[in-house]
Amino acid sequence: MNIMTVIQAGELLRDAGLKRTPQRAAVLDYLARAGTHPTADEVFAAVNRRLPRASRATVYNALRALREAGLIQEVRFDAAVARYEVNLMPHHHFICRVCGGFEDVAAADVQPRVRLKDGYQVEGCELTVRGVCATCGERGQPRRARQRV
Amino acid sequence: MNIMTVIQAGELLRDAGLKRTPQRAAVLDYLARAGTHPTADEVFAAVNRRLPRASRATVYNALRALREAGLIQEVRFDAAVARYEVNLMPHHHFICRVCGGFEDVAAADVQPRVRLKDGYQVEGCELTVRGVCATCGERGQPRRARQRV
DNA sequence: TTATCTGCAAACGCTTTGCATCGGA
DNA sequence: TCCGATGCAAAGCGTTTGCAGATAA
Repeated sequence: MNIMTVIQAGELLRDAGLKRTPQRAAVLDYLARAGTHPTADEVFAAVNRRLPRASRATVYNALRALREAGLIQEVRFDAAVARYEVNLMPHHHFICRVCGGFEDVAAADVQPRVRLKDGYQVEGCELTVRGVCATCGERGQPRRARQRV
Repeated sequence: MNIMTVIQAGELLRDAGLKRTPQRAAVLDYLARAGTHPTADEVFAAVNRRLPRASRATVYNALRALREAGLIQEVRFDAAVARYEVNLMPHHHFICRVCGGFEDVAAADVQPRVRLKDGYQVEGCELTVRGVCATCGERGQPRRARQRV
């Protein structure tokens, strides 16, 4: 899913027991269209463009509410800053050692077989794959580090 | 490895091109003995117990130097706070949904098969397994959340 | 001897919170 | 109407940095 209509956003919010405010809808809509892993500040910038009176605190509050409702996911990769993405199909992440860029990896492309001690129940797993992306592999060193998305 | 002698710590530091200071040795020694995933603050508390004049800044500096030297590893799991562990055998992590505790999972118990797009080189991967640990599974709900280690 | 590290304090960046007001249901 | 969300500002927390003095090599 790459497009989330305003109506869909409203339904998702209502189903999650959250009020449908323009700010929350804007956050959800932006994340759904982004296709990247925006930071809270990037979400704020986008939301603020559409709703100039929207504040950082509101965006942070909205991100938390959406996360707790299970509508979006928080990823941290290496850094302290949180990044967000809508909950679509289960997937994993690839981080390029050279340019630092992030990419999604479809869960279908990964088959982790996990054996834990007796009594441990596995409910899911997240894989972070590290390596070098095709672009960086071609030219050896990137002219400049790719923007982390 | 669960024991790191002061001599070993000194060798590791020297091999990494770092000066062997009592503070750094204390950080390394504590992490090697810990068997958990201490936060910077927990490392500071432990180091400060042995070296009462050691400061937080020094511990943070030491943790960064050791990380950049590849002697220790930083893990973040979900949270903003960084946690540290010595670089031993490659391994993954298990996080209990109920008590929030972390545990190591030997890499041998995981066989991730990753297929990426052409040109992508995989250098390694970190798996975070989520579920319920044996203790929490037995008693349904924990009396109190286990300390995250 | 000298580059490096320590310790202190202050700054920094990201995130949360208190509170009065506003607005969706 | 009324509970919950917004917006502002200020605080909180983990971490980094500047700098003078100390120290390992």
